Amino acid sequence: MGFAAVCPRPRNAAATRTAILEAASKRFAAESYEQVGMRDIARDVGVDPALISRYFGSKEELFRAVLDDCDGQELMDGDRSTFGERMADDLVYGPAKDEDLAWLLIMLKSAGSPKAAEIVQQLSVECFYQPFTEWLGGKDAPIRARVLAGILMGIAVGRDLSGGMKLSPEECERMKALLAPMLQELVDG
Amino acid sequence: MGFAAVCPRPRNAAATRTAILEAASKRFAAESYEQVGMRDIARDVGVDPALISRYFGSKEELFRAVLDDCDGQELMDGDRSTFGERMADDLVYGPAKDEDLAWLLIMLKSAGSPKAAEIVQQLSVECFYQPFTEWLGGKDAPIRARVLAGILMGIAVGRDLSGGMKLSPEECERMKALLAPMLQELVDG
DNA sequence: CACGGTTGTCAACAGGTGGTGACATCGTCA
DNA sequence: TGACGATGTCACCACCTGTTGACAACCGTG
Repeated sequence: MGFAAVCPRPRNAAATRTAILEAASKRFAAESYEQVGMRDIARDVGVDPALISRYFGSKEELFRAVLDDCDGQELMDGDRSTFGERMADDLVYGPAKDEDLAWLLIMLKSAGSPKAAEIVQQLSVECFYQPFTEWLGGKDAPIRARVLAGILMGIAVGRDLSGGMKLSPEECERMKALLAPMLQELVDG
Repeated sequence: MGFAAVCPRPRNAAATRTAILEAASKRFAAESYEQVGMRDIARDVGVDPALISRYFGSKEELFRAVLDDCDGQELMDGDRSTFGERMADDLVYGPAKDEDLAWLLIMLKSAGSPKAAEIVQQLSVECFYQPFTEWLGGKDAPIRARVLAGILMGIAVGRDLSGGMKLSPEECERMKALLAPMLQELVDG
């Protein structure tokens, strides 16, 4: 981002590749698949759009690479018994803390794009749902995983959309208090 | 939808207008704002794309008109005490029953589109959240409304996306059994 | 019938998209 | 140094999008 203006980017293919992946990940987590343009990502990295096509072949393959790259591991890091608390905090006080939710946000924002949705369908199970389900364990784990993922996505999107209905700090705490036990109960089974 | 091939559509401005609104509503509920093209809607109605621009001025204004047209009333129809059951059923066995969720789905699918999101932010409060909050009533109604709307959206999008993880009929019932009391509890407060 | 307004169609445009091949520039190794 | 592969840039293409103005068909009214 303006980096290219300072110095012409060291000729390092691997670094550039991961920089592209990182920028793309952020973009795809914030906007829908079609909304994100190659030119946007290229500008973020400080590189020519053509380079992205060269490295990844096409926008679809770039998207696939992004999804391949980030598993949902962040969700499962940390203490199980505080999952509800942590996630409720992320959801209420995001989007500053949205790195944890990258996978979910990307899935979410790309729901309305046939191409992207198909790719997500292909990858989400083995890269996200399956590990998450195993991590959950216990009775009806697959169902609880789906419900949990759904709730996290839904509250996140609700936060984006209801900008006209800002919550006071006190209400934020109330919302956290409402969400945390709900999520925790789903983890505990 | 092939209708134009059969007969050249009666010259009735009002009917055509509402037909366009209806088709647009369905499209916007199924795909994201950018993904839906004027030409798609026009084809659905059996009309020339130019006519839509003529009637509504622009795609943005069409979107606004769609949102103006459909309030979230369907959610609030029916017995309060069976809300959880009803919605859980809609969510698990959709998208056949998604008419009830039109507002939510449109909000959801357009989350990744700056233009559409702005419009949603403008309209969602007075057209959706406010009436829904009043209908809910009780303690922390605004928060419960947001959480409820979020969950409904999230589970709906989860269903779209996890196509690779189909649930058995029995699992569907389990999911319903998991969701229904959760939603009902949020309604009851 | 002829006129005028309404309803709809057609062709076209400007802008933006992802993708491609030719070219420039750097680092490295003989 | 000179040459070669790797890395990145540029101009450009075909395609698609929303939108517009000129045109055609229809209907009710005089």
